[in-house]
Amino acid sequence: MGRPRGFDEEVVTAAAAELFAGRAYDGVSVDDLVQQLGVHRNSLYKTFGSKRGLYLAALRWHLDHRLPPLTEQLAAGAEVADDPALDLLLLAAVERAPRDVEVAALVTKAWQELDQALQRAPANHTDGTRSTALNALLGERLRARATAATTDPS
Amino acid sequence: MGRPRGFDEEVVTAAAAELFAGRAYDGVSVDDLVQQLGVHRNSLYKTFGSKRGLYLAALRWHLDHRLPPLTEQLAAGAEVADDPALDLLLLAAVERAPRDVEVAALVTKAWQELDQALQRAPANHTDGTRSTALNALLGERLRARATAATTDPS
DNA sequence: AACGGTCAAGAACGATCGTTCCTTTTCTTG
DNA sequence: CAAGAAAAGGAACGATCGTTCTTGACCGTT
Repeated sequence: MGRPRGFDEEVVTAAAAELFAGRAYDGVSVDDLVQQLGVHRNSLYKTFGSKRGLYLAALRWHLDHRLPPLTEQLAAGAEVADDPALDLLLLAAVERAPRDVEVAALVTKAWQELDQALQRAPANHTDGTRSTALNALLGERLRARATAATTDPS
Repeated sequence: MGRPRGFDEEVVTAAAAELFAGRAYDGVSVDDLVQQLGVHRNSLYKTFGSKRGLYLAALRWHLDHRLPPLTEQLAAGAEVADDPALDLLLLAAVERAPRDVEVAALVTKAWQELDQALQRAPANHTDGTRSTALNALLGERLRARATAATTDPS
């Protein structure tokens, strides 16, 4: 069946997720992806179809593999505002969701899961119907990210 | 002293702020700005120096003119999550501040003001040292924006 | 060992990016 | 009413964007 591919699709997807978590979608070029992921253009387009396809795959992977452990921490009452695991979701929500229906759907689904995890958190049992706990968490991470990342080399 | 300029600098700055509130910085091209603001390229570059200069001017204008009325509403205990007045600040915080020190400084200043306004809000007098009220507000607007703007023609 | 299909390597595509230059028009000023 | 300065108009710059094409190397199959 021809030559086998020389890269692990999941590893590449995870690396792409990390890149997209650092800068905005338009701020990550295909050249950046090719260089950082170590995968040739052709292979990226053959595997993911387009830059958007790779982005969606990365977002889905992130939601499937990075969010579950986070929800566990949240349900256990841990503090996670320093964890950059929410960054890709933040960027997706703010700058992609308004322009991409699929991204919006994924973001909404992620929030439902995070919300449920926070409902189970010990500190928030008294919370009402509104998910203010998640809102506060998102805001907290938003501020941490904006103020801290000014000088870091990502 | 030559021909007077045919546009109001403040009007243009406000319009630019609205554009940058809708899409990410890299998603707004100079062509978009020229077309939407009705000002010629040369005039934009003469007045603001660069695209980033116009962005910074727009952000500053937004912080000076759109945020004060918002802080008043907040201090009065009003609900403002449906108000898109926070959108430019959200985008600036998430995608520009990590890459631009001046943006980060402006965003930090804006948060200080919003925070103080919320400390004065009647519903949040019991709040502790942490500014969870502002965090919750930011998260709330974040979610509202992501879920609502999927089909709107901005 | 020869085939056939997949991958890797890299050049190249048109389009668009932010920015600059040149020319023409319009206004203020003496 | 000239003279000069600044704005408008628009083409053009090199660089980079996402995407595709062409060529040759590789490997599983018969």
